[in-house]
Amino acid sequence: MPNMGRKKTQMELIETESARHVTFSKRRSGLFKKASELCTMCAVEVAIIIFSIGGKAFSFGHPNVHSVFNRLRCSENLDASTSSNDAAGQDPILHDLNKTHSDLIEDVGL
Amino acid sequence: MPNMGRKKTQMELIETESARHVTFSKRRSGLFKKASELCTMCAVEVAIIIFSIGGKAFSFGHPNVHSVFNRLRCSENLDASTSSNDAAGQDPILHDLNKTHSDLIEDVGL
DNA sequence: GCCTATGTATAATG
DNA sequence: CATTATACATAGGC
Repeated sequence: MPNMGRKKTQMELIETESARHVTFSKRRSGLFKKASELCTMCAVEVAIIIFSIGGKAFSFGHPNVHSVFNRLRCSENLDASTSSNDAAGQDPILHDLNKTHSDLIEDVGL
Repeated sequence: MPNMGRKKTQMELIETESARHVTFSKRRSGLFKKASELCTMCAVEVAIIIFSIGGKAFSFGHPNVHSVFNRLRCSENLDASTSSNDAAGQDPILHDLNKTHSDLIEDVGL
């Protein structure tokens, strides 16, 4: 059928909650994949933490999140930063990190 | 003239140092861009830390790296409120989780 | 760094 | 969640 494929997406907040959640899931996987590729190709250490609107925490780390963040605290040599607004405050649960694994495992098909 | 464009890249460590550095720079920007798009479209908080081989730290954060990092530590403390005053780098669950995560990625060959 | 051909990520569908 | 068309990222070359 016609009208499939990707349309140009407006770079702004996705209002519809369901659509936003779908996009979040897809792009989060994509981001983690890109990060893992960067680790493999360039032998670097990477840590990514994402807090969703609902306050759930998703993480990616190579070799692991803590070692990278601890290393940052020691050197404290920040380079870039991007900011804007937003600052909701909910307390995420550690167990939600398991969801990150489940997603990865499913995507990978293991 | 001919032979331009992108060839399919093997997903492995780039041996040539100069080439690896170029790829690192390009992909790092791409990763940060993806992250900022994710923040804009889905209103989430993201923190990324990258340590290059040379030990230099690159970071991306929305609203900033430290707030996201602290939020993670806060959630960990809430989850493991047994004892200890320094949960960072000591939480067995998160550590094990990310170890598994890394192993999974390596097994897959990403 | 900029440019262009080509591979990849992904918005809409099914 | 699988597909597919298409926007986007990016390897190789200047």
